[in-house]
Amino acid sequence: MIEEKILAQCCHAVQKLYGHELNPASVGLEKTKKEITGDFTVVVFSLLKISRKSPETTATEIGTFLQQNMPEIETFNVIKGFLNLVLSDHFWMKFLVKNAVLPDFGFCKSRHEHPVVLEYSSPNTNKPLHLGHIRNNLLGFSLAEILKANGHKVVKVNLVNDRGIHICKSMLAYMRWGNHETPGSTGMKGDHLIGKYYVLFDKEYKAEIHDLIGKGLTEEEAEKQAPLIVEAQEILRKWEAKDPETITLWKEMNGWAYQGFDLTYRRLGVDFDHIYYESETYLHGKKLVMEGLDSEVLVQKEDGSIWADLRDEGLDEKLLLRADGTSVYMTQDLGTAQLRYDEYRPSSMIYVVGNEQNYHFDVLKKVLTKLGMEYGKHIYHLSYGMVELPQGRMKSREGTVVDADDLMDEMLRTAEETTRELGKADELSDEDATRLFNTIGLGALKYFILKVDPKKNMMFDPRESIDFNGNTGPFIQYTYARIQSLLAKASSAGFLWEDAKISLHLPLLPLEKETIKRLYQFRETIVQAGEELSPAIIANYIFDLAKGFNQFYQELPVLKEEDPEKVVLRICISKFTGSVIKKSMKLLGIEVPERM
RNA sequence: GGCCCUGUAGUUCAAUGGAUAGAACGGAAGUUUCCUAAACUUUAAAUCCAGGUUCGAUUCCUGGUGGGGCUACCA
Repeated sequence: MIEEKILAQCCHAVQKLYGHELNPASVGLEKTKKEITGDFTVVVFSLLKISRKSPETTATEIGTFLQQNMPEIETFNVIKGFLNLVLSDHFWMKFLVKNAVLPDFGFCKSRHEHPVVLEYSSPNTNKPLHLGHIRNNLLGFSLAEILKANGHKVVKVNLVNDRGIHICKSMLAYMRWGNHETPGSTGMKGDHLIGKYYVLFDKEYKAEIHDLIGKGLTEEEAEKQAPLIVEAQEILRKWEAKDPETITLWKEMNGWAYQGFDLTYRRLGVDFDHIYYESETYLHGKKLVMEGLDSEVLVQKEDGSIWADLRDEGLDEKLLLRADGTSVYMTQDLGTAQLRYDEYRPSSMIYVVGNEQNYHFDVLKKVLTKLGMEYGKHIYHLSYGMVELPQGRMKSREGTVVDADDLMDEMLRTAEETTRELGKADELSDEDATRLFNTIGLGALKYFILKVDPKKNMMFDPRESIDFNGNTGPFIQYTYARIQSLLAKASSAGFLWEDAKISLHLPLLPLEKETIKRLYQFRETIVQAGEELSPAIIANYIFDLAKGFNQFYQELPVLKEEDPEKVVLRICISKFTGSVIKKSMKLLGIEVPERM
């Protein structure tokens, strides 16, 4: 990379000019701002103590040295303490010609022995997926792609929360009021059917609480004593005791949920290498807890419940096993962490989980470490922000949840409407048209969600999300489709750029050079996105690339250019841009259409 | 109450401690005998407040203030 070379030469310059050994990391090197002439900028303020000269003189001296010692540097200019370096067109041409044809340009060869275990999605089986899960799934899938592009092996895992009190609530409501209906008998998607009973449980439970409070109980007492919740807890105990009837119903209802989830996952385009079921893993956690108790790392209270005391580490006491011996969330997360460690010996484990669980993961890491598990230190919680609606936070009980399936339907419908309005579907077969609507609708949704920094809460305004202009997925898809159309025309006009010889000494116009520079940045963008675990960095990059290309395309003729060498050059830039757009969109899990 | 996150144009988002704080949408005004106008061009518009560290702070630190989350024998 040229950046490293510049840094090294800067150190060299400082050594030669001022007799001081400099660490390359301490040199400020950045991309030159748009309005200023130059490709890279060295900020010399921090070197003034060493040079004991003015910023201008220091920058000029270093610039002169670099120009003399690096053939890639054509010229430079100095503004205050900013040394702006201009690389030669020859350098950019060499980059272009060498990399445009590399199929895996920007990607890193596999270079890590141990995989990264990446958990995402992790639904509960008591209700269908909603907008929050969509953010989770898109982030998880995209991160896996980004990590792979950085040379990691990735094991995508899903931990299905298929047991616990929440499932028992749906089961109880179904037993009471279900009349043996099934997805088949109602035509409802399985996960939605189960969700219906979860909502029903909550409604009836609320009513019971209300009654009890009317009879003089406090709210807290009422919440604990309401017959429905007591019965749901009884079902949980029966389940843990493997009561056959309970297990049968549980299996049936979970089966419905899985069928529903599979459809949603497939539509969303996400997948997993390994699915863990909490029902199969929670006992491992129990075992770990018992071992921790034996070694006196954990404590047992009089009622028999088992706790981790983390007060020395600034946290609280945390329950790990209830008095009745049943497991809690933390118990099973301890168990699955251990399972994953045993199975994959990962270099790290990443959990894509909402930021409301920050505390949970603090505790998880600390408890594992307390139990003597070194890998606890290599657990990384990718804590993403909430998705809010214009009306405020989504609340399942208040019916303000945006359902994942409904949302995708809506996006597809809008994609179809808009595409037909523009007359773009006229020449397509039904099959191609449907595929296109799907590509555009999902592209819009995915891009809208992934372009936001994962850590931040985001606002989801349905009206804005279905916009196809500006910084959107379809804008980028459109840019790609135009490039493909251009290339098709080029090849039918007989321009086979692969065979053509471009002179490496061709002078570049600003728009040509800017586009090549953006392509050059693809590699470092992937690295940065991998380090920060942020698909948003990729998204911002593609937008910048596409936007810049549209300008290039608007201002400069490609096929109609008179100079045949320039035609080949511009086709080459176009083809390269198309391939980088496609690859970056792939990193986000977004498809691009060949025409639209 | 305690702990954590957060506050940038009207709105949604950007900006490894660096130059005149960038985009998009929305607003205003333009560009089709020309490779796809789902495009392009021009234009108005913002760093919550007060201190501190620094040659330099949207960025780091402290206090205040607004918003969100966690603080369950739910997950």
